[in-house]
Amino acid sequence: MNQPRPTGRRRPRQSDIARLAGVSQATVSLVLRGTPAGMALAKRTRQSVLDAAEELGYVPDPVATRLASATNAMLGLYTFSATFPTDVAHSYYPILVGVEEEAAAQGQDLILFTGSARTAGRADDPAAVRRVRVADGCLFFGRHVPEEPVRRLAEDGFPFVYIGRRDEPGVPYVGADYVSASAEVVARLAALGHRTLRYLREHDQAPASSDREEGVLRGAREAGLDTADLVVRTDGRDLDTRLRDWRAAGVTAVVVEQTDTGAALDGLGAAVDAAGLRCPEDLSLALLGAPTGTRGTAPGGGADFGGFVVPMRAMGRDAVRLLLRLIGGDRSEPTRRLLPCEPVEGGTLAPAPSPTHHPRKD
Amino acid sequence: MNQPRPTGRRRPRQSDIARLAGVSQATVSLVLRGTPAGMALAKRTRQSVLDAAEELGYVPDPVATRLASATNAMLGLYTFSATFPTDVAHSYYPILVGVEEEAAAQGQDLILFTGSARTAGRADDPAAVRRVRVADGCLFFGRHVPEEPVRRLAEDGFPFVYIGRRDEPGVPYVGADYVSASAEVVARLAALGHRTLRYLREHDQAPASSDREEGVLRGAREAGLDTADLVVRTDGRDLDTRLRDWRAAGVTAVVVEQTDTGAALDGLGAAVDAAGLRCPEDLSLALLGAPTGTRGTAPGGGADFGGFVVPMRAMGRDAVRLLLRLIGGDRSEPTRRLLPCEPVEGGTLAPAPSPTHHPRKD
DNA sequence: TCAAGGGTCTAATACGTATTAGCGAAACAC
DNA sequence: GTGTTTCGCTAATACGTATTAGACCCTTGA
Repeated sequence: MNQPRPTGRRRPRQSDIARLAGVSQATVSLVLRGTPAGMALAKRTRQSVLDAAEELGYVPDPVATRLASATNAMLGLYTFSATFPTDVAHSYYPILVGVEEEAAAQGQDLILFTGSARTAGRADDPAAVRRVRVADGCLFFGRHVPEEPVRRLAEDGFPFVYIGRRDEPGVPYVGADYVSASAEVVARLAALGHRTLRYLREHDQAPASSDREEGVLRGAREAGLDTADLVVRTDGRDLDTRLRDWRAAGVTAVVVEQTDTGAALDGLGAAVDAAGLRCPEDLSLALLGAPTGTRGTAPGGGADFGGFVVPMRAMGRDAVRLLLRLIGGDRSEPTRRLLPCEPVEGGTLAPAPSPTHHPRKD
Repeated sequence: MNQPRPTGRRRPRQSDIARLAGVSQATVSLVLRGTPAGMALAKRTRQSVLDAAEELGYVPDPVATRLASATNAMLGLYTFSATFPTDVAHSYYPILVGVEEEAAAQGQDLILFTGSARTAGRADDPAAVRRVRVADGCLFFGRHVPEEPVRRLAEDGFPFVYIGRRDEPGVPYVGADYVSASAEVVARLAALGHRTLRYLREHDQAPASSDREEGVLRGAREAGLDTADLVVRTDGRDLDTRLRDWRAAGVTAVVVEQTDTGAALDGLGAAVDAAGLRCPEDLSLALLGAPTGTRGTAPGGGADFGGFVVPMRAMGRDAVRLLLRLIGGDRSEPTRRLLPCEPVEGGTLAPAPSPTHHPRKD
């Protein structure tokens, strides 16, 4: 399968340099790597090797370098996002921007493992995941991460960092503090006079969803709100009738999580439109965790969503820094970090309409 | 530098399978690769190899595969953009989206060579460019591409494709038809009654700039407009006084190119604001080549820029397809392609104000 | 003169897979 | 029974670099 080079001249390797400089390949390697052993060589030898390398335009082959078990200054980024790569612009790119910025700043190239995932048919195919070994280390991102293949990587000592909090003990991650941020949003709604809320989350069990739910519940309890029917699971397609019931029950605000599919949010928007409700006059809407810069607008109007914003870019940057620490063998704590989310004012948050105000029970 | 595996169990290789199945490593390779030679082996042998591989959870090492076979299902993307990676969101990401989509669809992973560029200090460092060889082929993108290192790649038969038209004969590219699109914009302005225009381009010699200028000139000639002082070179910081002069000379519309720095456009916006001019009432503005989805708005108001839009995403996709053709050894023509740009209506284009109408001279 | 010690460098090997030439055995033809 | 072909597999090598044990030479000291 070794294709012949059409135009003859093969790219130079260390043995070419060795021949030109009259030394051995091993010497070339020592000199070029600049190791202590290499520096100990005679000045003349060093120089002639460097000259020869320069003359031939030598550049080390990263693949061979990597095979010989050094590092190759490449970081991987593997995404498990459900909708990826179709809805590629959403939720993935803010992360990518941060990752890329920091990687570039640190002199690391970036491998996007999007093709492997596709080839295997499923992104969680163990074989596909194993492919990340080309890189020195890898970032994982996505709500649903297959544990088995990643666990095997961990067993082999392969460095990786999750972007997003993980429940598995010991795995390094850089996440966002959804709990605090979600609680804060509910507190804000309560301060605006909302006493009866609903929180919409999707069906899956991703930590990002659980954390938001936890935060919403905590915020509700701390504000003395009723938490009985607070949490609602939805796939986004069943909201029309529900929304009507909620209104009848005195609900004045709905909190919804932002996911990679956006199912809950889209469904809610459609339901609000269908019901002919205006936001925020009839109903306040809060969005938990839009990616920075993509806040989106509320149904039926140009109002920006209030809620909080996930510091995707910062997470990307931090994750790269942590990964490089791990690659460098630095196992000192902490290897887990939660970044604060930024609260966002928005036109979708307004004081609760007084007519439907329900007095607190306790 | 061989790091010991912390938890003992080394990941299985072909030789492990070979031992378990009682065959040679070569046989394992043949069977697993599924080559004709591999299929020709005895059924029993094949099966025992496959069973052993399954039992051990074998996954081929992509690094070794690449070193031995010269392909690894990875495409490179190397960017020469001046502002990269600071202004990373601009002009680079629409391309990246297209590239990534198509790469994923074709089962290819993507290597972003942003770190090498940084490490070397300059993106056009020959050593940095040479690094793209890890990939099976590479896409180049950016206004200012260093010819020398790329020429060496070409000599070595390394497959690559430019995103953006190139003057060098023979090099493959996927570009945009700036000439036609620019001419069309001028024709539109002429149809709106504008007789005296200025075209702002930056100082550099990138093909993207030359093509737009050529198109503007062609459009002007075809519409019978004066081309004498039409083309203006600027770095964006000298436009305040010039703008005043142009107004005095009866200029009713300014056409400006969009570049990766946006210098000309930004400068024009500032000058228009400083002069207290309103767009499009006092002056029409046309923008040649905003990236899709990032049309931007005119100075002093919310009006969208009229002009044309560069099909960045489509270019990215096409470039990947072409690159894969080249990697596959398909040297049949064509290896150069120009995609049409989409004309864009916009609030910045309006009929020329009649009071300052200057009759044609000829 | 011999041993010891340092300074330079190289031979050998490892990394994990792909590929090719060809070996031994069996089947076939005469 | 001797050539010839085919079949099924393996030994050997290549890919390009990193690493280590130690070879070789030159000093130095006894």
